[in-house]
Amino acid sequence: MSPKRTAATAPVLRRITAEAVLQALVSGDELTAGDLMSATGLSRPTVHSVCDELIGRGWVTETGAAHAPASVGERTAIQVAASTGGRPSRRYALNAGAGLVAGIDLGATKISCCLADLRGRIVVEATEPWRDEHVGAPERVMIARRIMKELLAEAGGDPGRVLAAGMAVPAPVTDDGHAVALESYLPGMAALDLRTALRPDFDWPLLVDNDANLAVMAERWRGAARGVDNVIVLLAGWRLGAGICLGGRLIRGAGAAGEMRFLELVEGVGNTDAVGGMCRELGAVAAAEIIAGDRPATPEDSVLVELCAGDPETVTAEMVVEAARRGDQAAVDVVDVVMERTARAAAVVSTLLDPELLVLAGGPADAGDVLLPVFDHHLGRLNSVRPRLAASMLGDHAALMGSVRAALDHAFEHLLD
Amino acid sequence: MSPKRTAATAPVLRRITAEAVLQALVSGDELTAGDLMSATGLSRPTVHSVCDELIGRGWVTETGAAHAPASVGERTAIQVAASTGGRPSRRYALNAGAGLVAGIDLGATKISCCLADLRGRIVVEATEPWRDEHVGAPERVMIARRIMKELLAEAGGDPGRVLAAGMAVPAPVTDDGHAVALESYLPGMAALDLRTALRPDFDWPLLVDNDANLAVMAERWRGAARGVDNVIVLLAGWRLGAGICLGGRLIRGAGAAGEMRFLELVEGVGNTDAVGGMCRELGAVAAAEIIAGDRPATPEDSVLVELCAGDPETVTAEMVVEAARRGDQAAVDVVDVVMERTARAAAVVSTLLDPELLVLAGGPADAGDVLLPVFDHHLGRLNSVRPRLAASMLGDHAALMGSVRAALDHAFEHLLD
DNA sequence: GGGGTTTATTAATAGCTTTAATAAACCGCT
DNA sequence: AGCGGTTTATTAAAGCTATTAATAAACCCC
Repeated sequence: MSPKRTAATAPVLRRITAEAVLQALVSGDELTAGDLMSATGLSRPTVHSVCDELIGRGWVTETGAAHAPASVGERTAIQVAASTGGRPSRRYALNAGAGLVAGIDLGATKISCCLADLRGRIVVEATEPWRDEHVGAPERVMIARRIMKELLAEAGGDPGRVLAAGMAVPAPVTDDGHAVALESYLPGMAALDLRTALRPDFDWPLLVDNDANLAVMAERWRGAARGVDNVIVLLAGWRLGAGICLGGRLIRGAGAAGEMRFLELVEGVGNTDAVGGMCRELGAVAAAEIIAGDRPATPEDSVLVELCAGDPETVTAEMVVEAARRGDQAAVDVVDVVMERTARAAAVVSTLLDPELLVLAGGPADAGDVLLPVFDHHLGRLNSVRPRLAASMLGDHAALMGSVRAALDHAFEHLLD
Repeated sequence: MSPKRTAATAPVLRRITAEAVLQALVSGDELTAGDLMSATGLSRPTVHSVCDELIGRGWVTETGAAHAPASVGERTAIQVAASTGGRPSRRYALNAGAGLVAGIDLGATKISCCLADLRGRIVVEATEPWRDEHVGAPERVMIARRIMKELLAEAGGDPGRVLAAGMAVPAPVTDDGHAVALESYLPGMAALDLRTALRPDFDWPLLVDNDANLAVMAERWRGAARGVDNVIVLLAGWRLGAGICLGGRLIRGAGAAGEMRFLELVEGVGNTDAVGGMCRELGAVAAAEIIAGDRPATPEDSVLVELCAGDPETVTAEMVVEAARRGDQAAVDVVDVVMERTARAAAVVSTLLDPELLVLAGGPADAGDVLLPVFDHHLGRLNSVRPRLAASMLGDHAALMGSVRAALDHAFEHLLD
């Protein structure tokens, strides 16, 4: 009993051309009709017609001619194209302020939220550590809503201006992109229907995905993997997970692709729970090392012991990295052990999937100088044909930026509806 | 200096609708205008107009009304739809005879070639074992050309009727789908430019791909994975390779995705060369077992020894399977060892990529009854959340059918050019 | 042979885009 | 300031396509 099949096929063309124009504009630059003509293959009258329509809908603005508004600190790559004489062209640009998208990163240790404009520039942002590690999932979602309300107030936007929201969670997400499958990471998360997580307050379309999946899209967007279609991000912070992008598309299998539990059956290492990432492992291995060490654990002898003030329980990944940087042999050994293990995982993944680029992310911040060479060494030893290697450029922000990207994608897809 | 940007955008619509109609017709069934209307969402006049055009081009035929030509042995699923009175509808069908596609499987032990019509029905087919194992790649290609010439003569078709050809090779193929990257399997293959492999005789577009990749598409088309978008085919004949299809798309990474060399670094097993598949391993492990066996190797005592007439060198995978089927304990043990190893590889792959379905292919023919339960047992032991399991339905023919499918895809993509 | 019914065909209409022609707007130069 | 020269914007005319509405066919059953 569908309401009379609106098969309308004339406007389809308009839709296609409008999408093409919008797509060209999404990059964020000001473009002239000529630019749009060559970008889309359309004729000049059509370009103007489409742009007028998009302006009417509010998604595009016509910027004043060659003023080059160059707001300080932001190089907008506007080429004013030394005029050779001739009527000045109209300049079109995406109306970045026509809407907002929301990004949420429900991390293992903290929550980050932000609002971004249609160019993906973050307008407001807030990060909070969890009060304690064992906050339940429903409560975490409530905190996300509270923060988002505060951000909206700060930005002076009303909820209706937000076109979509993205959310990163540290666990696999089922195929429909909404519910969580495994329980191992966040207690109570699987029972939650994330599709409606923001619902009482915000009625936005909510895109939920695995943090590693979103991280890889973020690195492709604005990070170390720009323009790379076959890339894997190894998210090795508190847990070990991979975001896999092949052929320019996210790989999620039936939902849980990118999980690294195979390490257990590869070598018998790791708890049956989640496989730990570098942060967890560096601390744990170092603590074990100190406790079992045959050397006296004195601050004079060991930078590591000095840094943790003698208490192995308090050793953090940052301490290990710092100690290794200062030449402490025990710390160097710990780094070597943990990176060998991480490299082994990476070798399996990259042998099987043959990416062009491997991005290491989520480790202790700014530790690339210490970790990357060791990782590279082991990867080279294990894997004859290995991909290019890079450290994340987004670090902590990868998943958050990925959630923004997901929201933007959704928003643009439905902009013309 | 492009020849004046043929931006023409009016016929684009026609192209889209024609493709939609063709797509609906490709299934092979006879369809009425009404069927096509609901399949494509187009209006009746448009459907007729498009069909008339396609008929004019030769790709579609108008079949006589409700004759139900039911050629014996082929159930064409034609529903004559008990007429309720009313003008009889015109019936359209893909003109399967309007062209041919060629399929070639350059296997490890044999070569198979075929010609198929546009519905993918094989018209003629030929298989030859290689004269000896060490035939060079250029010579193999020459043999393929000879066989193809014979097939064409047999089918009475001239080369111009062939719209495209697909070719399966037992090695990774680079991203452009044409050249071979690794040398391990077929000597001299990497040096060859496969794009022009058939060129002196046939000027067809040639799609070259990995056998495992083509096998997975074949199983999705007509095999055990029909309608499954997330499926992995484990091709475990002479070498071990995986064809990975996720989200309905083939995963090839930078080119060599699906290679299983990670098994080496997982357990130190396997030669540094290619990782062997079941056929090779079953024979090798059984031979070693016999040689190192602590029992006297008498035919009375061991079915295996009986089958190989006492010579461990001649043990084949088929013998092992047969012996295991007859209850020979040594053979059962061999099967167990080899399947445990295969299952380990499968567990790694499926944990990482989370497919819905895993298809085991390329083993000794008709050995599923012996191998599958053992495989299943080990997979269940290794992998808590495991995918559905199935044996290949195409067996030996998987790669060949995949090459036909690839050729068909290419042909249909360019049918309207 | 005449309702009733379903489909084919034709005619009229509307939307989109393209090319061609016309009008604007700017530069540099005299 | 005015005038070619040049580039872009805008308007007009023409061509395709697809849709809806209306008309004609072709078949069933009674």
